[in-house]
Formats: sequence, C-alpha cells, structure tokens
Amino acid sequence: MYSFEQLKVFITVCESGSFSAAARKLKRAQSGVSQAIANLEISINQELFNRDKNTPVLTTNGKALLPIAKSILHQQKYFDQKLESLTKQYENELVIAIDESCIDSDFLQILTPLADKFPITHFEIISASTFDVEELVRSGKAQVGIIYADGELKVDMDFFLLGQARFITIASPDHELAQLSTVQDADLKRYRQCVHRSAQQKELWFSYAISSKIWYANNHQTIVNLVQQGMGWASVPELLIKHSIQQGSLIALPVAHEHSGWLTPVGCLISRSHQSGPVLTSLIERLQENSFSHDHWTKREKTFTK
Amino acid sequence: MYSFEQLKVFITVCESGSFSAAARKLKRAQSGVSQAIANLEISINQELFNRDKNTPVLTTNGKALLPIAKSILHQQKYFDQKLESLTKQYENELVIAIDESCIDSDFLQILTPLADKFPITHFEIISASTFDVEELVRSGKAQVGIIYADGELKVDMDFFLLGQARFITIASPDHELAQLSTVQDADLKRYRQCVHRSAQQKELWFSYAISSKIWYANNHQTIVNLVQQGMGWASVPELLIKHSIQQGSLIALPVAHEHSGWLTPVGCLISRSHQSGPVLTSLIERLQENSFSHDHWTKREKTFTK
DNA sequence: CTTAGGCTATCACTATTTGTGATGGTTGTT
DNA sequence: AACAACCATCACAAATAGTGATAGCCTAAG
Repeated sequence: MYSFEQLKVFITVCESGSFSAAARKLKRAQSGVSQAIANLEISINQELFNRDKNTPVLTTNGKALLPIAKSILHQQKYFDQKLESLTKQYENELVIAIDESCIDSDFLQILTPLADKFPITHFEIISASTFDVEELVRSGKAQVGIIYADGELKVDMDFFLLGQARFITIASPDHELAQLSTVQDADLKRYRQCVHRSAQQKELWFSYAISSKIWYANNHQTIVNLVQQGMGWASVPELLIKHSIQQGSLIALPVAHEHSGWLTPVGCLISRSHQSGPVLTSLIERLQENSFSHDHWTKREKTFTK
Repeated sequence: MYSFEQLKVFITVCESGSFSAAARKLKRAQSGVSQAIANLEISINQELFNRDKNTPVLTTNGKALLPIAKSILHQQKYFDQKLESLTKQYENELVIAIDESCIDSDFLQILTPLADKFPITHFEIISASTFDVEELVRSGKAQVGIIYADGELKVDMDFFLLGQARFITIASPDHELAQLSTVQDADLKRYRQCVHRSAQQKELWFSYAISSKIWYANNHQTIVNLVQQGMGWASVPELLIKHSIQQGSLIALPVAHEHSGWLTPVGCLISRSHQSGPVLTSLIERLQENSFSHDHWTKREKTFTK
C-alpha cells in the first residue's frame, strides 16, 4: 500500500526534475527519495520513471497517474486545513455589518487578504443603515459593525474610532438652490428635502428633516439618485458623490456656517456575544491599520498606539 | 502522518457502528482497529470517538472530518482504477458506429452496463449510414460497426449476424397510392419516391430508386418525415415507423409480392486494426447476447452456440 | 583524454510503525 | 448472576521508512 508521503515525493520529483533536487527541496536524504520512488513503483507495479540517462524521465503511465496523485494530495491538504481550523478553533463564519454608505472597493481590499489567511472561514458582509448595523452587533448576529458614531457611550459593545466622514449638502445643477451664492437655512426649508431614514424610521442626527416637503429613502445611494433627478436637496456622504461633483452632475451647496460640510465620526463596534478567535482578532488588526478620512479609506499612519 | 489505511478504518468504524464490527468487516484483529483509530487520533491531535459507553460515539470534530476522509478515499479509488486500466491495458476509448435507423433506447440499454464495468473507458457512439459505418470500421476509426448486411463477404473485417430488419413501403394516408387495394410496381413508378442515399451517394440494394421523380435524403428519419408530408412514398425500416402506423399518420402500402415487407440482415463488423482488449471483448459479448428482430432489439434466446 | 560535478542505486543500520493474539475491564441484556 | 459484546492494553514479531556512506554512470569543460 502506497502512502501520502510517497505520492508527495513522486510529485516533487516531477516538479523538481531530479531525485536529488527533490531531496534538497524536501530536506531529505537523496537515497530516501530514491527508495520512496522505488517502493511506490513496487507497490503499484508500474514504472514511473525511465532512468536510462542521468536524469529521470517520466513514463507515459507516470504522466497518466500524476494528475490523480496531485488530486489526492489536494484533498489531503483540505483535510489538514480543516484539522487546523478545528485545532485552533477558527471561526467557521464571521459576519461584518457596515453602513451602506461607508463601503467601497477600498474597504473591501482591507478584507480580502483574510480570505487567503483563513481559507476555511466563511465571511458575510451585511450592508445596512447605521442603526441596523448597531442592532445586528448588539444582538450578536454580526461580530463587527462599522457605523457613524453619535458619541453615545456603548455599554454592551466594544468600540473604537476609525475616522471621520464628511457629509455635504447637494443639489442638481438645475435646481433653484444651485443658483444662490449663499444658501441659508430658510432657503433650504423652502424646497423638498431627501432624507435618509432607516427601516426603524430613525434619522441620522446630522441629516434629519428640516423641510416641510420630504422624500425618505433607506439608503444614501437612492438619496443621491433622487437629488440628481432634481427632486430636491440632501446631506449625503462625500464618499458617494465626489465623482458626480467632479463631473458636474451634482453641486455642493454653499450653505452658511458649513464651510467644508459636516464631519461625523466613523467607528467600529465589536460584539460581546462572541468569543474572540484568531479570525476576529485578525480582522480587528486589519481595521486598526486603516482609517476613514473624510471621503475615502486609507492606511493609518504608523503612530505609537501602545 | 496518517495513512490511507487509517482513514479507511475510520470510515469503516463510522459505517459499522463499532470497532469490532469494523474489524470483522475488514477481516482484521479488533485490537488492530482500536490501535489504528488511537494512532490516527494521536497523529491529528483530535479525539474522533467518545468511548464513555460500550460503543464508540463519533465526536463533533469527527463528524466534520468524516466527509473529507471519504473524499480522499474516493480519489484514491480513482487512482487505483487508473492503475488497473494501465495494468490490464483497458482500452481508453471505444468507438461504436451504427446505422442511424438501427439505434433506439433498447440498443442503448445494451451498452450502458459497460459504463459501470469500465468507468475509465470513454465510449463514442457514431450514428451514420450503413456505408459510412462500414468505412469507419474498415479505416479503424471505429472498432465496432452495426449495419444492414448485403451478403458480401468482408475480407478485411470480422463479421457476425445480429438479426433481421424489416423494411416497409409507406405513404401518407392522403396519398393516391393509399387508395389502392393492391399496389403494383407500375403504380409506384408513377409517383415521387423518397430514397435514402449516403454521403458517398450510395443507395441501399433493397430500397434504391425505381421512380423517375426522386427526392434523396441521407438519413431514414428525414425520409419518413417527407413521406408524412405527402411528398411521395418510400421503403423504410419498421423500427422507425411502427408508432406512426399505429397512430395512422402513415400507412403500409399493400405492395404485390411483398406480403410482410422486405427482410434484410443486420450484422456486426469488427475492426482488425485494433488489439482486442477487455472492453471490446465485453462489448462483443453483450451484442451477441442480443439480436435485432424485425422492428426491435431483444435478448437472444439461450441456445448452444459453442 | 582527464577531471569535476551531478546524477541514481544499493547497502548497513537504526528507528518507527503496524499487525496479531492474549488478556482484562466495562456495558448491556436476559 | 450469567452471558455476550464492547474497547484498551500488552508482548512480540514483522514491515516500513529514514540516514549516511559508498559506488557506478553521465555530461560538460578544459
């Protein structure tokens, strides 16, 4: 009966080109490699290599068997990975909830290296409003949440700051508000406002309704689209609209007393319902190496955080 | 490092329910099974069974590992099958060519058990006209061919009889020939004939053109469809039309001197370009256990053929 | 042609692993 | 209590695998 080790030696010889090179690669004696191949050949009653010359040449039958040998070793690697996850008690699944207006490709690039590091763990990314994210983490349905922070102390969850997001008051270029050199609160109140409101009908504390005419939507992208179609004005995250402003399909209104929009903190909530495992630990480290800076995610400066 | 044998013992214990039952099944000492499991547990640093009671209970971690262990053993079985085919020199591929009007689901049922018996061998079934089938076998592109036999001795291929196929002269019920109580050759010649002719422009020796008005097609199913649309008459295999006759969409013409149609032999050609291997031998045995009886394939009567 | 480097095979030896049969303790049923 | 079935451990023998030393062969360079 042949062994996993013999198959591994067989594959390594094919990849290395010679018995001695394989031995060096495997950190074994060359004679052991020679014996392992000879024993495998005896075991399966097939000549795998032609040894007429100085270097072994894979036989036709050896070529036919090589892919299956690789397949077996691949399955064995999966078994070993499963073992490792059982031993180290890696999380089988990790749920990250994030405010829908904070997620972009930069943020996903923070997460993706974790897939290579923890190939067995399933990740779920839930995009929701800040209030819903908070509830998901509080209930333990998500281990990690990323939200706009309201400065209120969380007593049942851990929290750390990730940065600041800028909110900007916008309108379509054709809107009447766009023709004003300065926009007062009274001006804003005269036109329809497009307001973000969660499923729980909660409005963010810095973009709540002040007009009498309001259209609600439960995600910021819809708000942006309504404004682009001339439905009214809104205060929205700069992350979502910076390209539209450059292209001229939206304009930032010059609102009195708001020289550069409104900054609001972005933070990370961590559930206390979950035992901390290696995957969650790694995720938190990854997040702490990055920050939200007004309109984009960026690598955090190397400061002394100890 | 764990071995294939240890994984096999693990799976057998799970399937048998106890170490001693697995030992009986594997024809081994119970103490060997006990040791194999214990050694596997040491090797992977995981408890696979809870042994608090008299019979072992698979642990949660054991449950997680079992399907992967099975997957590894499945791949190993495939490796062993490949080995067997290399050792016994099973044919990698077998090509069967058959006249297109002789193939139906009964015929395919003759072939399908071979898939279980030779899981590694690839089968190709080529449906063509009798002349093309003969050429495929002669050239060695197909190992086996099934044709209408013309009685001519084949000097470069082996041959054996499979049965008799009945050809029937048909027309659409609305055709003028369908109104005659007896159809003479002179009647047939007055109407368009639909004739089978191969890619090499060869006509079968019992259904060649006798009318002056002819439509050719290179397969019998097309011929049948033309006749059903009232294009004329044709002589076709009963296998293809027996349901249409029962349904009344075609009628068998009462041709003088042909009380029950025309019987023509069906035979099997075997290429001499191929070494006979276990798969080809099995296929020939399967074919010889069956015969073509006028309008269907059937199991051959058990006679003394020795 | 000679030399040097790289190759594989074989040997002697040690260490490790695996299998059997005997034995003993526990559990579950009658 | 008796019996059957279960798993664990032991002693022992057999099988397997690894190292380091040695020898022979091949190939390229000088």
